[in-house]
Amino acid sequence: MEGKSVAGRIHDAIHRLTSAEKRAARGLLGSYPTLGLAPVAEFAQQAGASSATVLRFVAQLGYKSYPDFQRALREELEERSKSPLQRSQSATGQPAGDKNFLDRFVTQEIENLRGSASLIPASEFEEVCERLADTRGACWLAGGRFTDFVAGYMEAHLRLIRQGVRRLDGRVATRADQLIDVKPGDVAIIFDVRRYDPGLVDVSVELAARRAQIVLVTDEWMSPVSRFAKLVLPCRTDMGRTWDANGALFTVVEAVIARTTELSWPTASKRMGSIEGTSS
Amino acid sequence: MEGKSVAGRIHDAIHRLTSAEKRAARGLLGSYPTLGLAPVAEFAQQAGASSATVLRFVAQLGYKSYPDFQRALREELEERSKSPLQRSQSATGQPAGDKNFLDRFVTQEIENLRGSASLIPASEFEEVCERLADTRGACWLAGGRFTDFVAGYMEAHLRLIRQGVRRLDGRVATRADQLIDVKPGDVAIIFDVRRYDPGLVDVSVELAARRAQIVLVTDEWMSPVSRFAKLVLPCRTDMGRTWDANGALFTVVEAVIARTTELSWPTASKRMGSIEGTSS
DNA sequence: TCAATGCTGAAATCATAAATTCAGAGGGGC
DNA sequence: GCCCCTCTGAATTTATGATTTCAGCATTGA
Repeated sequence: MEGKSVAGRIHDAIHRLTSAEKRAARGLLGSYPTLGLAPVAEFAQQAGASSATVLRFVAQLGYKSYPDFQRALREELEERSKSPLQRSQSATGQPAGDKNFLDRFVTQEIENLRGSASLIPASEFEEVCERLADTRGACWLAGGRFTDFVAGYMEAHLRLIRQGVRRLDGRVATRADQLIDVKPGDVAIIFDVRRYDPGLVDVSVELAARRAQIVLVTDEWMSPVSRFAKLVLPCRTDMGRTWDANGALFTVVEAVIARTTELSWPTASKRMGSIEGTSS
Repeated sequence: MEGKSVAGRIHDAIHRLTSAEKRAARGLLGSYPTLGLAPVAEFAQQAGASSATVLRFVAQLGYKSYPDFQRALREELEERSKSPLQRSQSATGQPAGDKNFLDRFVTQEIENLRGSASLIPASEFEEVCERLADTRGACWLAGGRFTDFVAGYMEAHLRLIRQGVRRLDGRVATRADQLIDVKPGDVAIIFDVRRYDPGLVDVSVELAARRAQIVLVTDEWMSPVSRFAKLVLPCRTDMGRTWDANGALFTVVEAVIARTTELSWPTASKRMGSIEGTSS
């Protein structure tokens, strides 16, 4: 009873409802779930009933109050907009043991990429790249347990196109030493996805104290580091129940690298020329 | 101005928002449109800002009041569910006319992902995962200049689900020492994209001599390592003239990790439990 | 037709959410 | 490094929306 969808509850309860209450039910089903998100008065008017009736209707469905009912609708809506992979898996009941695994994974990842692109405002993306192409300050990178490799990948590329790139390694002990060199106006790129690394918050506090500008690359649930960040690039990582995937982070990083290279081509091309032929 | 979608207005306005207002904007984009349908206080809390800031943010978007803003969201939602073309997120927001850099990049990357999925036979993918789920032999990883970070990312995940994972670091000097431990039946995952790393061919020769089974992750032009490989996962990396992108490699690696984890769940879950701390 | 029952909505009340204010913090410029 | 100006969120006020009440109306059964 508790965990049922609102529409489900309506169907269960509809015979118990009085005729005016049924009007409310029909109204809601007719433009579901929007009408339920409106104020009671509007719901009532649209459904052709009084506010009091709508309230009684909502009570019949088992909700403690109208706001409580609205919360249920919102949660449902939120749930619905989540990953198709999750739903298809649980819907078919397949333990996903078949040969389509890669296809399904890739399909979901494509959704995440699209989602990320629309989550990131163009101006934000551009600002990040411009900031990176400006080589007056140094550029620091740090990541969490897994994202540290993405940070490393970015570092390796950034080193080709600009000077002053340094990575903060994961060992807490040495971080203090490294942070000593941070100057106001430096830029710091932090990678943090859930479960968020508390150490990165500490680092960010310190970076903020030293007036570095923090660029945060994170997931849709937003690392707490965002409080300190000047710029944020949120990426979709949700892959359904079990997994999060960082593919979108990686691609956004590649896009930043590509764009930054474009922006700093005069400088970068010389640099790359001189590094060329040097082995790693 | 009047008839614009809320998401569109956010993108238009984001550059003139103050930083706390941006947090509100990001919060809303992150769970769109649900968060905006919640009361101000909840919106504020979820987005990590104060109610006052959320109200100012809404005013910046050009709405007369918070209820006015919510009405707009509801109408949008209603509109979307009525329209026969159910097209998802990409429909929200921009007129899709002139595409910005990130959009173009992501679009291209999506092509690469699709291409990779069709380039890799399902049976090949499945065999790789089964081979990795079989923990009788050790598992070695090595990558090139940039792909080494992808190897590192994979190593970090594989360590969670199985024993005997080791990475060959890039220094030629120490490689011989590390390779001494390779036993027949071990599996080695090599990452190599163009410009191919000659060192990796050397490593592969040695690995082959020691009867290790080589899994090669490469690009569509095929690393020379493929001569020694038992299994190959080719990925599309082409981004047009200047760039290659390794996003597809990364995603294929994540798919392999996910599938391998599924296959070895009985073992892996215990391991992950004892290591504590699982997500990316 | 006349009770009896209980449904309904207008109006009154109450609660909660929105809007405003303002003191203090933080950031940017000189 | 200091000052000024803008931004921020806690506290307060205002407004709006949720809830309750109750008189009247409809329906049902005798």
